Amino acid sequence: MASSHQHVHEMPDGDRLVEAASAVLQASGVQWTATRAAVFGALASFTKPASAYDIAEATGRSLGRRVAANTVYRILDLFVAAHIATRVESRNAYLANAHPGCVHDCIFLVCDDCGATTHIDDDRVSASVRASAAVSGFVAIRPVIEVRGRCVVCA
Amino acid sequence: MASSHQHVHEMPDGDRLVEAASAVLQASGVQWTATRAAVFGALASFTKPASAYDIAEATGRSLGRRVAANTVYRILDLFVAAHIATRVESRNAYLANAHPGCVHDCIFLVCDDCGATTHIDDDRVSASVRASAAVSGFVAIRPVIEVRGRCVVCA
DNA sequence: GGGAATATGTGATAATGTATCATCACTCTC
DNA sequence: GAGAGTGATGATACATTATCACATATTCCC
Repeated sequence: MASSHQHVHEMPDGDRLVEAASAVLQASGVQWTATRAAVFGALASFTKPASAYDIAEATGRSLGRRVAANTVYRILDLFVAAHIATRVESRNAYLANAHPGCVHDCIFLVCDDCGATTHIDDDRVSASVRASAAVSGFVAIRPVIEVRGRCVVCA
Repeated sequence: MASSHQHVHEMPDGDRLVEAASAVLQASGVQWTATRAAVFGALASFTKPASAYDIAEATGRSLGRRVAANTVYRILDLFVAAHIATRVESRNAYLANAHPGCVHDCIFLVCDDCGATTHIDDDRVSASVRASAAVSGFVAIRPVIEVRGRCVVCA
């Protein structure tokens, strides 16, 4: 059973989370600017994967000025590269990483009914995916593992 | 090692493939029309995942008339539902299933360099993904397992 | 302060995906 | 064979997602 390999993270919330994200992003050699903070705040305010345009709108509201989509995309790319956010490929949407600084191959469980998306880490599973790729001589850089289905509530 | 669980399919090629796809689609209760045949042909003619618009253009060329994007989307949806094609989520693109009739949770190895995408089936890996989801009470319907990285050639 | 690097704004545009309604082809029934 | 019903496609508009080019602003560091 895989459960014994899943692990629990302490979940920094609110300011803690922002502080952690800020630190991680700066550690990657880029600035933690007001715009970026606002984008991260907007991103973190969503409970479900948010599209770049949703994030742009929310960020715009919080800053009191228009924030263009391309700005958001640029910033999200940074966030994803720094592992403080993740892109949910099968939804064209983004999620804040609830435990920045802790790098895993993410596994997302995406409910097709309500859209709720939970994030699990199971290093054994992701390792097996990487291993399976390696068999073909493929160099795995970023496994995308997302499970579409029904969450506990909607099932 | 996972390799022992991967398995090989016989690869129908050309007419064989089309014939098999036709049979599978009709078995799912819908018609195998000229347009659908042309879309499948166009799809199968690509060696890499093709966008719906690429497919629309190729289909249009082969039929000598314009084929609208929404038509292609409709047909691709049928194909995906019937498992004769698959959508590569992280690329917004489609691939013909080289062995229709054989249903698996697909694993795609997508080269970020050349775009070549290979398809492997490793039921043990996909089962572990499903099992890991089940631990959270999640009902897995469609696992999306795609590995981004470098193929053998580009590595 | 000033130059270099970084960050953001503006606007346009491309690429992807969906909705709606009309039309056509086929079948079934009477 | 006329009309009703169904499935397939066309046409068009529209919505969403993503990128590009270029100008301006900000920050860093000397």
